[in-house]
Amino acid sequence: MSDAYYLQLTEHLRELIRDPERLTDGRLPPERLLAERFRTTRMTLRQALAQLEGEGRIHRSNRRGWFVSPERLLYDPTRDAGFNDYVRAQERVPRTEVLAVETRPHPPAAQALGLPASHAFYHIRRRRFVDDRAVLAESLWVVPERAPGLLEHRFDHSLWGLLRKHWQIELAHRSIRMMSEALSRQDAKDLGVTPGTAGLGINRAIFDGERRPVEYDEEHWLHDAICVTVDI
Amino acid sequence: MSDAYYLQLTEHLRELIRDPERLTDGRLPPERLLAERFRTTRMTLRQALAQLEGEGRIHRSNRRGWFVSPERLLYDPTRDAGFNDYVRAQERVPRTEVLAVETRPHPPAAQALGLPASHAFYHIRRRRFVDDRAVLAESLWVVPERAPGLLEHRFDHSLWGLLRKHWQIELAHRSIRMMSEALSRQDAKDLGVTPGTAGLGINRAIFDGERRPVEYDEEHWLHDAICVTVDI
DNA sequence: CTGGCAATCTGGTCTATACCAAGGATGGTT
DNA sequence: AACCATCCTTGGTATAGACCAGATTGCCAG
Repeated sequence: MSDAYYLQLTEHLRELIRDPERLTDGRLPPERLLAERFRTTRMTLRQALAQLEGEGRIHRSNRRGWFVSPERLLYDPTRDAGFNDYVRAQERVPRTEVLAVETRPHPPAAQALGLPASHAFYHIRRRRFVDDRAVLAESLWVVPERAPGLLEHRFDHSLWGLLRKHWQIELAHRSIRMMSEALSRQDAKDLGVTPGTAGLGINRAIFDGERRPVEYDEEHWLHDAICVTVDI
Repeated sequence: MSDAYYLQLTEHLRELIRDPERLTDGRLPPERLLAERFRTTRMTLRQALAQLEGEGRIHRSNRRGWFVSPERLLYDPTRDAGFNDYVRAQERVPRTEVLAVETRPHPPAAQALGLPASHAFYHIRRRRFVDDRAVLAESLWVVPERAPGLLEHRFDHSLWGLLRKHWQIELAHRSIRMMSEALSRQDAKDLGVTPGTAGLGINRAIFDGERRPVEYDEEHWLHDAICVTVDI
């Protein structure tokens, strides 16, 4: 069934990837070298690489090179387990960087929570790592009335843990949406990947036991970094 | 901020797309024509198209052309509403084609349901349309002991409806997984798209009230066709 | 009127090459 | 030891052109 050459290339590359000994730090050889080795042009080779990227087998770090993608992290967005906890539970190493903390309106959050568009929120933006790979850019918008003084705290741990502990907030109702996307300029930059890289967007609107709005958040994951799970 | 040219192209194309009057049947002009119009090469133009494809704004039907993508269908995989019902509830037109019905073992289903790998299942494969666009290729594997004689029925309506009605099966526990993927050769062919097109895979293992395995299924959606929702 | 073949349209694949721009390493300076 | 300018490596973008292969259309023959 004489295939397109780039599809044959993916097979060769798959072999290369399977064999951790043939790679250093899970890093693939440079495109030019691979193209030469397989007697083709960089363009054709890149088509093969793009295919494997779509399958989630390899990924690239902007202008640094191609790397073998690790196992996907299992992630259940319906639970309120903290990032650090569920990453560690899977024997991976979590890390969080807080990129910004501010107070300002955010119409999309307001709309999702049923508040007027001009309503101000505590906004926290973070970048999260698994085994030192930046895989998630997230923004949270918390309704200030629910957690006055929130911004005095540190945000490198679970925000929901904070809300529960200091303000006794019970996260009752959640409305979750997930869809494939192309990472925005900003998210791509924060994650160190090419703009337009495939991603998975997850956003949640969260209400307390009395149906009062508590928080809205948006997560932008590298598409190959997670496998979403839900158990009911 | 002088951008890459293909990114400027995406802006022009976005304009083109916004304006339904400039397109016939939501169909974009041929690549060669667009390339000429924007004074660039087909390769560069295709990069812009690929970007918009990743954003879910346009899609292509294998060797037929590029089309503007419709609104995403909202889909809650935790509910057992039938496809026809929730599609119609969103004022869209559903259609289902049964591609295959057979009895045979399927190790992945067996594993997900905790059965021996050699266990035989009723296997049903369908293709589902929204507004005449094939958006979903799905396979279901039903445990025969739960629904003897199932294959005598028709499968263009809700399978879960059938199970409830004829065998009084209550779908109690579900284990759901979702991840981005590249569509397989077979799925791509069934959906009339290029192999390797970005997709969203959803699979479920379902048990009855007594924790007995009932069914395992795999759904392969075009990535731009749905927005997954979950409310808790 | 209908079935089938052929031309044509459209995207799909591939070659060969050039230059750009960000990341990282190097080595010298302070 | 910290810092910074520079160079090199690597992917990112772009051109120009050629041929392949499935989908569609339309014509022609039966």
